[in-house]
Amino acid sequence: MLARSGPAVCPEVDEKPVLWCQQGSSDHWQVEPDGEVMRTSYNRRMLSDPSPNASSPLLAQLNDEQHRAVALPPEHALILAGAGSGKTRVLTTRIAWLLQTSQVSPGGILAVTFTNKAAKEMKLRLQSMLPVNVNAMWIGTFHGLCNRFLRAHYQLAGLPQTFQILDTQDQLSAIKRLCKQFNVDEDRFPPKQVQYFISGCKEDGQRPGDVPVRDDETRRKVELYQLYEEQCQREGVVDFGELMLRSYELLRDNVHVREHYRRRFRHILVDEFQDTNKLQYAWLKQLAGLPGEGGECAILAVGDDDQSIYAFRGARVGNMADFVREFQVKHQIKLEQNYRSFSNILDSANHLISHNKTRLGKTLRTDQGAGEPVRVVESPSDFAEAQWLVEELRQLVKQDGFERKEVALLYRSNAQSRVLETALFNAGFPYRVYGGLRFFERAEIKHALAYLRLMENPNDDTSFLRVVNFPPRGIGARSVEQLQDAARAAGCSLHDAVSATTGKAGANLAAFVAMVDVLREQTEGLTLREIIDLVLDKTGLVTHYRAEKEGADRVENLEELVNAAESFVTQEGFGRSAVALPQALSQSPASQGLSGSTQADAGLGTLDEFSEDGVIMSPLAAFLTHASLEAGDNQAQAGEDAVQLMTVHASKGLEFDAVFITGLEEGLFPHENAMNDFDGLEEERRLMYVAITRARKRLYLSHSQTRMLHGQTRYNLKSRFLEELPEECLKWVTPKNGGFSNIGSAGGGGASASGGGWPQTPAFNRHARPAWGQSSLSTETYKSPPVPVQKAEPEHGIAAGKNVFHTKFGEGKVLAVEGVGADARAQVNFPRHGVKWLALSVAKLTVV
DNA sequence: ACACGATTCGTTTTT
DNA sequence: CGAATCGTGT
Repeated sequence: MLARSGPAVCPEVDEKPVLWCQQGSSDHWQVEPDGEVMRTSYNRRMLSDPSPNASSPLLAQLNDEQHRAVALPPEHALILAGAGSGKTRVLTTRIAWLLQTSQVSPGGILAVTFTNKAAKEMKLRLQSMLPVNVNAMWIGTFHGLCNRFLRAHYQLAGLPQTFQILDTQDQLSAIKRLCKQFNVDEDRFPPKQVQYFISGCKEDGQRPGDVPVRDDETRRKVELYQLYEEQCQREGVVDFGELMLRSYELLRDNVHVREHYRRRFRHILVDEFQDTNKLQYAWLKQLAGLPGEGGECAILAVGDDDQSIYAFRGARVGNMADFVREFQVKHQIKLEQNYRSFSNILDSANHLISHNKTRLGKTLRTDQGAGEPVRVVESPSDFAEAQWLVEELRQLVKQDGFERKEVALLYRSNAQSRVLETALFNAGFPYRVYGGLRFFERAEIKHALAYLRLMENPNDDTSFLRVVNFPPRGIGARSVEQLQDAARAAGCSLHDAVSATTGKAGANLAAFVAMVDVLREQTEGLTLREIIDLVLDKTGLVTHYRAEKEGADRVENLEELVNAAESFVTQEGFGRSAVALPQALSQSPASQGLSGSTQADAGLGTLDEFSEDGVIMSPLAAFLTHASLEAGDNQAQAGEDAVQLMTVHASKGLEFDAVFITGLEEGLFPHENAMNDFDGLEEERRLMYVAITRARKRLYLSHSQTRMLHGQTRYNLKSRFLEELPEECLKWVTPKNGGFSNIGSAGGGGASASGGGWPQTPAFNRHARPAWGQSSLSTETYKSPPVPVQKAEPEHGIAAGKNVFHTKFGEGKVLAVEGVGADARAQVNFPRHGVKWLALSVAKLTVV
């Protein structure tokens, strides 16, 4: 095996880690210690070693870049994989190659993704490449792997063996319950906001005691966080953030566990690395060990900073630079060959994204020809846009021979789908909408699951409350309240408090608890299918929905739940009674140092203080976990040939022959709300980049002069992104300077094909104004930024460079201060909320 | 306990 | 505009 990372490969370049180097080009990127990306001169020595093993047939079909990535030595590496560059192929081929060349046994591999879909895809592809048991590897989502880990070490993690997982809905209702119990003013502390706060803390790795408290509001929120944690612990449930955080803490605090896994996993592969948050990266660090901590494993991180579109939910692109620095990454490879799109499309994407300032830098290329020009279309209204779309779609299918399912209609926000749907529906054009309620999130399914969860864990108060009176059985709000009081007084779960209640309310409650208890006994030893059938019957759920006039769909869904359970059993191999999870057999501590392929398969290893794998779980428990971690598909009619409607976010990772990007208007795309955030505009631009790169052959960009939003007609300027595309790749299907989007310069664009009746002075969307300092591309003129006032230090004591605290946004750094007296305002960069201008007379800012 | 009007509030999303 | 939640009346 090759030498591990240790001393820097290029001593002459001192400690400065090289973030990027591109073979054959004259420059590369370097990351300064403060994280800033700088361009420096190229150093040929920094190139990664050529592949030691070029003969494998696995590698035959790869291009040079991919080949280098797949055959890297077992050292940390970062692959910057552009859209359509064969990222998943590299990832899976890498694993296959490592196994095939006996560099690692399946048990030594951990591959982590963000979505179940990606994990499934990876396993599937691997299986088609090699005759290998993919279950011997740890392949899954961050949360899925954490769950697996915590199930194995539930005692060390301080969890009951039957711990259940709260999804976002469950978490919110648990928080609402908590707020009610502690008489929290829901106007001052909306449960949603408390939820956001708690999730944010966990993502930052903070327990209640770690959160800096500077004002009463935060203090109260931290109290609630603390209470919420106690509640979850009492009830034996964990939320998504807790899965991550607790796994991280267990690795951090338990040296035996940590050492064990560090010995075990020789190769960690991370997909979509640009989407990792702080905690996920910290978790990876614990698992892999930094250089100098005796880490023995090699991380292969694959990502694309240009496709980072989840900063709004805590993703930190900066993890890429941190990874390179902290792990002393020596191998960095760019995958820039695109196999998806014609060059007009690709050049458009490249040109657009080049407007972003903070990039690692990467330009996609293709061998395919120019292809068709990108069509830009303007419509007078959202309604007309939808009409035109339907016509174009018809033509696309009839004349140009596109398959319907190979066409996607993309939009920035879900609300935009309605007009499109209406038009498609009226035209009788087959379509399919992605997004919305997923299978396991439907109310009737959650009800059924709540019964099942109560059978597994009677202390799950969230589930208890969900179904205690559903279907209605005479247990009203006041009975429940009494029960909650009793439980609180006794410090026990609602289930346990029932026995103490009296009266007819108590009798109803007792009957409910008895029903669940009886079900638990009756279903022992039954198959999962039998269990669920029995529960649906005995709880009266099906009967209840059958009696409802709108309940047919719900009954159907409940029947589908039985099917889902059935296919879960067959797919996951869960039999009748308790079974061991089909996981890899663990290596014993004695196998330390071995990455040999025989060791892991030899038998169940013994571990001193804990058992890692071979977790015993009932099929029901396994199914409930599955339901919590995998929300299920939105719609099942997959086979139908229908045009696909989805948000741009949802389209990431997909590709289509033809793509329509609709609603390209200022305020919508880029979205007005994104403009407040730090990096907001650039993230919107990346989003646009993702949208463009979905298209293989044909791309339409469409915007409308007016749009119905929130029941009001809004007059929007066309998106600045349209101006950021290379003119030579475009074809303006409607006159570029026609219509109202150019009022003020073109002199009243009468060329519009609109139905007339426009107001003389359109009420331009007041939200659409760019923030100060941002370039405005439209013809509208903006006030220039106020001239900074440099006078004597004002009494507020706030000045550029100082750290301040704001009750809502937390701590931030002052970038600039302007104006005096009542007019004074400060520009502050808040890590979680971005850059904001705050009027000092209004905002409560305290210098830290 | 439940039904029906009044209200509020509107990005993006996975686990 | 339309959903989702809220509050009041029976």
